[in-house]
Amino acid sequence: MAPRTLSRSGSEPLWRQLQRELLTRLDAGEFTEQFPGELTLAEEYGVSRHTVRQALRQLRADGVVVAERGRQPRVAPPAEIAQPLGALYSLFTSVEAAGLAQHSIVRTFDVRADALVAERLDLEASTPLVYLERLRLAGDEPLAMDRVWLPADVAKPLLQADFTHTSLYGELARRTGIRLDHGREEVHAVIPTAAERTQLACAHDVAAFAINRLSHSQGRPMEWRHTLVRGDRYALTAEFSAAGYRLVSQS
Amino acid sequence: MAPRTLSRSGSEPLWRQLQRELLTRLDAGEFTEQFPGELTLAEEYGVSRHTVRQALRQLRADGVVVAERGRQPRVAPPAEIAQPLGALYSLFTSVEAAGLAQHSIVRTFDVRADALVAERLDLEASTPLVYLERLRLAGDEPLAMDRVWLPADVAKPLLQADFTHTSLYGELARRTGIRLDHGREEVHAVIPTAAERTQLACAHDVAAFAINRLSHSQGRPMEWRHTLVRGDRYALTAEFSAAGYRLVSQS
DNA sequence: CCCAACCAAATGTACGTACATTCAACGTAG
DNA sequence: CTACGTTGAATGTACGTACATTTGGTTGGG
Repeated sequence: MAPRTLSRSGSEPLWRQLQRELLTRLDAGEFTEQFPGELTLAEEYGVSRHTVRQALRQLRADGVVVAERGRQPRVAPPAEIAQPLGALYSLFTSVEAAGLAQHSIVRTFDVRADALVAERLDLEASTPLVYLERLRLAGDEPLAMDRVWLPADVAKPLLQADFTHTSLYGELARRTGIRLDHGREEVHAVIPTAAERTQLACAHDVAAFAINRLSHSQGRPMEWRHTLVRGDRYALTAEFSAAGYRLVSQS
Repeated sequence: MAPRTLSRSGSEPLWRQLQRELLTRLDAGEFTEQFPGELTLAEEYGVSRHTVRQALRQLRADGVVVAERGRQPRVAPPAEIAQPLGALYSLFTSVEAAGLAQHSIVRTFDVRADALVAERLDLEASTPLVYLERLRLAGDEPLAMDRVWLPADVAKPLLQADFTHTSLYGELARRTGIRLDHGREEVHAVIPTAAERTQLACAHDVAAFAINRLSHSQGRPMEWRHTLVRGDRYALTAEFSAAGYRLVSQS
């Protein structure tokens, strides 16, 4: 193991230099499978274990690396199954929390081009897109109409899947390895059109949430989603404190 | 300074015991004005400075206490002007970001009792409540109808304030010292009633957000709020990533 | 062949020391 | 009375040591 050097004369603390070093090497994919232990790092960089621990402290707190007594330290596991965050996730988990079974009716599932959506995904207008339109049911009652577009070049393996019961993000991760890691969504309050009311089987005096979501995977726009959720029995619930704002699944 | 003792035989680490101790004493309001230094604490509890630093690490990261080189350590300053988090805050800041001036028309401002609200605030049904009803304008156009109830015993000083231009949370902090530190809100999509449409001066085909919020101050329910926001031009916007979910103010 | 005991490895806890760095307050010189 | 330098206090950085605790593999006995 070639000893590596840190600048001892500079003003930057040793532990911070080491922290940057480790993050750089992590980004380079250097520690797959196994992450070196504290003593190993201390020897490799010629610093004390105390300094190594200081450098690792934040990485461990952030979950970048995992360390436990007696265990081989590892770099953060496959980084959770791309836990879908956001209003949609909150809504659907709240339905599950209420004890209602969920399933979907796949109304359309094909490859097509859509100039408007392509633009939002930062693609050429004629780029083929996998398009999935589902009516989502909670219990036996329609809950939402969900439309998703993904670039066909990477999402084509999805066409084999049956989305009656499985989740899009789960299949996406399993069949293509893609995990959506960042996104932005807008939540609007709207009055459904007559056609939408029919699809959702709701009364004429019911409003709805219209949610637009653009998700990225490693910087590339990967999913455009439009969801219309019945507003009569489902609400967004959130808790906030000094620690921040968090959507919660209510019962 | 009477030396205090920590259990050295128990399984709980010393630094964690010390951390709990300090939090307890903080809650008891013991360290207003000045927080003891690391060496002081080390001597007082008979532990090493290293252990004290470990105990203080999280408190400092959380901003509970502030420490800087050379400075007298202090307990967290007045803790920002109770930054109002949540959907409402997001909506109103997005309006400001759009360059529109905001002001309110105070429609009702008195002390009254309300059994339903009192129950939500965990009070007796006949408890007097300060009630403030405002029509909030962005530019010169109605944006939202805002109703707030607070326990009169603590909120009475608010009655002197003019809420045409000032914010409730700012006045609450200034006049009573109360800062709302925790809360929960529900966001519903609804169709406004005819009366509400008139108040908000919006068309008949416009939906709205109905937001209920219950806020606490130091564990005590302190504010019940009901806000109806026009849904035709205002939306919730959020970003999400591995780091979490955050409402943003769009332009 | 299986299971238990042991051992090596790794992190967690806790002590000690030394020096650097920063800030505020005090005192002195001008 | 002001400006500057000194000094004390506090945290930051970095080193060292020792032992406890947990885990997983290895080894040896039944």
